[in-house]
Amino acid sequence: MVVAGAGSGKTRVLTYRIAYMLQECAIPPTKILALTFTNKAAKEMKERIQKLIGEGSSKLWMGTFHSVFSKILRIEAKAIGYDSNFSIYDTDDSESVIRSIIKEMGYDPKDIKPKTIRHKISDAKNQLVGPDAYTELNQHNHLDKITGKVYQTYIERLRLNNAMDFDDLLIIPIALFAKYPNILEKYQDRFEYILIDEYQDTNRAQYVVTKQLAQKHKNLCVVGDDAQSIYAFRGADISNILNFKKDYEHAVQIPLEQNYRCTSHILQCADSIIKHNTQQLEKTLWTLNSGGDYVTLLQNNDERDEANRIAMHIQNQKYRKGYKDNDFAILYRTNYQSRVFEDALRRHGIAYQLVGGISFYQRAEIKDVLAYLKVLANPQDENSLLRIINVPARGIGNKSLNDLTKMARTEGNKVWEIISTRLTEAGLYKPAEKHIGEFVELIKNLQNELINGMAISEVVRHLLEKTGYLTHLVQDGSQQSLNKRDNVVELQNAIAYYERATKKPKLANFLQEISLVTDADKYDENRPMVTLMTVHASKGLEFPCVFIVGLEDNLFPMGARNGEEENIEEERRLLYVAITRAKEVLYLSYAENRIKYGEAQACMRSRFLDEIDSGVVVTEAGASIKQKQRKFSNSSTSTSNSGSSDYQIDTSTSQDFEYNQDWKKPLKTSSKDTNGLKFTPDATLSAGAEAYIVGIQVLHPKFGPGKIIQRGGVGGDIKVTVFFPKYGQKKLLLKFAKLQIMG
DNA sequence: TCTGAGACAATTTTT
DNA sequence: TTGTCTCAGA
Repeated sequence: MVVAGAGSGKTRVLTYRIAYMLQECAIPPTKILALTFTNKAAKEMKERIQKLIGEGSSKLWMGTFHSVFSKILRIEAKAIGYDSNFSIYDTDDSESVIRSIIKEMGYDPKDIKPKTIRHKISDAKNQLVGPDAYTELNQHNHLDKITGKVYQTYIERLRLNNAMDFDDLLIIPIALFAKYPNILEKYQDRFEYILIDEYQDTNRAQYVVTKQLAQKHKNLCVVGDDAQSIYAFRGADISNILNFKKDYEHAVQIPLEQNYRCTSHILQCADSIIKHNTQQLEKTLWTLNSGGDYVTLLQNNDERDEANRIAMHIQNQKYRKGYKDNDFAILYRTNYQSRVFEDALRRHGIAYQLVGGISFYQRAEIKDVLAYLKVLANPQDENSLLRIINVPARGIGNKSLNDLTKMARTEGNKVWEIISTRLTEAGLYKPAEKHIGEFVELIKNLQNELINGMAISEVVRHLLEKTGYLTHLVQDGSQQSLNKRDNVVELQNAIAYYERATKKPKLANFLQEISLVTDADKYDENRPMVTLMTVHASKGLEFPCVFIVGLEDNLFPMGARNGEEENIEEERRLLYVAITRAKEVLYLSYAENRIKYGEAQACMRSRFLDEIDSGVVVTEAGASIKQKQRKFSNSSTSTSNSGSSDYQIDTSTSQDFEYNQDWKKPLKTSSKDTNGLKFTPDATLSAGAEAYIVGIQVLHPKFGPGKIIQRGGVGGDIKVTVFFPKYGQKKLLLKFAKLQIMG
């Protein structure tokens, strides 16, 4: 077990170990299995190994847990009563199956929320708790009792549909291996050497399946960092890494504690936060990198202010340090925060790439086409069948479909079996029956084309033509519908690409591949663009300059109000991950107001900010947060604090003044912009309101001399934030404050 | 079967 | 504020 701190070269350890095994130990590549959590990580590792040893690496089994085990499951499908064409259901698919089960059981999905039930079932699966055990364990709670029943039916239904959900891809192999020792042994011998990346993120199921495979040859190498465990919400069990030495008594533990990535200030900032966690392996990260810039804390009025200010800091850093756009990342806790940043960056003319959010493959139009394809590959897939049987509308209504599913349920049969072999027995409304007949014909024809070896892309073209799906999409002529059409074309491109890149293209394999990718895999570090992504998506990446935004209680940490310490610890690790993405420059930012659910809400700054070693953080005005009350000295204007490891810093640094100079320039922002960085002459004020600009020295009747460090609001509501050496930072309304300009 | 109006969540994080 | 779902009426 390699316990590798952030930035200590974790991936490098794995890749070099594999290269060493292949080249120095002459271990055949087919004997090695390397497991990661994301496709991104797998891809990166593959590329790195290829660089080290060339083509010999192509026979390695390397991929995510989910993709590797779904490959095994396709090979061994027969043994567990599945067809090798099984469908993979994503969370939406699972939820819709669960919804229909809830309805069938006579409950209202408004009371019994499919989402909640899905969560509970998924948790249970990841803990390897089956429906019987679940029911036994949860006798008392009404909702849990229902969950137990739904759980049972859900499993049966998926099996009937010849489908697996994400969790099944991990737990069905466990059952398979337990039931068939010969199959287990085959894979134990095949994968004599197992390596696992990000071991701290394994859940119970992954832990067990690893143990099964490693049991015989006992050659297992895991790499992880307990401080970076951020997937507990998905069942990741941090004790897997904490207890590794107990589980594998001969294991050697190797700590990697030197960080090669971050400056010491950034590392110190990260360390001062993670220190507050109680559950962790003892280790101290250190670095030879010198102090570097101080971490800057940005305080903002609201989220628009935050976005604008960060856009300006990006431009400023580009100017000062010669950074390029792809040297920056803006990291946030939730995807919905991306929107304001997109707006701001666009207005400032900064190119950006958005990673994550609603995945391409989750869009309704894509899921429709994919549902058609799933039905072609696996007509038993009832969820997909019902999704598209009347899309575009072809005169098959709910009544007919309800009758059909009811009939299928009572017979324990499949809808497809009924409509494809003995449709008339259902006794449906005649026009509907006719339309269903035509639909079955359509599907069968397309299936035949596939069987006869027609290219998938060609079949898809026929499918779209014959169903008229594209014309149906663009019917209303709106921009949205045109986008949708483009998305479908994009999907066709993806299929064509798959066909070109694969020796023996197979529809089921294509479907598997895409159901296990996410948009996060699309991130390209070489595109000259600022990166916008969630903190989760940023794991494993690094950027010279990082902005961590929305550091407010109830946002980051999220769920702070419950005060559940365990959750808070995970949030803290999450922030730790975010901070350690930064190589040279780090900004932490929060807003005092934020629009949530379309309503402005006052926010408290994140409790984590108070945990940071105040010696490494400065406010935007350049003041150490430790010395807010300290005497404000504006005499020093020359030195930069780069390279200094001294905590006692000048309160007015060149860093700060340069920003402010920048702000004096009028901005090319839209008139909707109310953050006040644009100067509006105002009649109700004494002449010269526009003279009160950021960076200027002023005199207040009570607080004495100070410096304007921020300006906001318009018209009669112009507010300025002034830093007074004796009283600290004050927010003042310009029209009341009686500020005199000094000098 | 289709449409539009109104109701009503939703914002964690991902394979 | 946004998107999704449901229901009534055409």
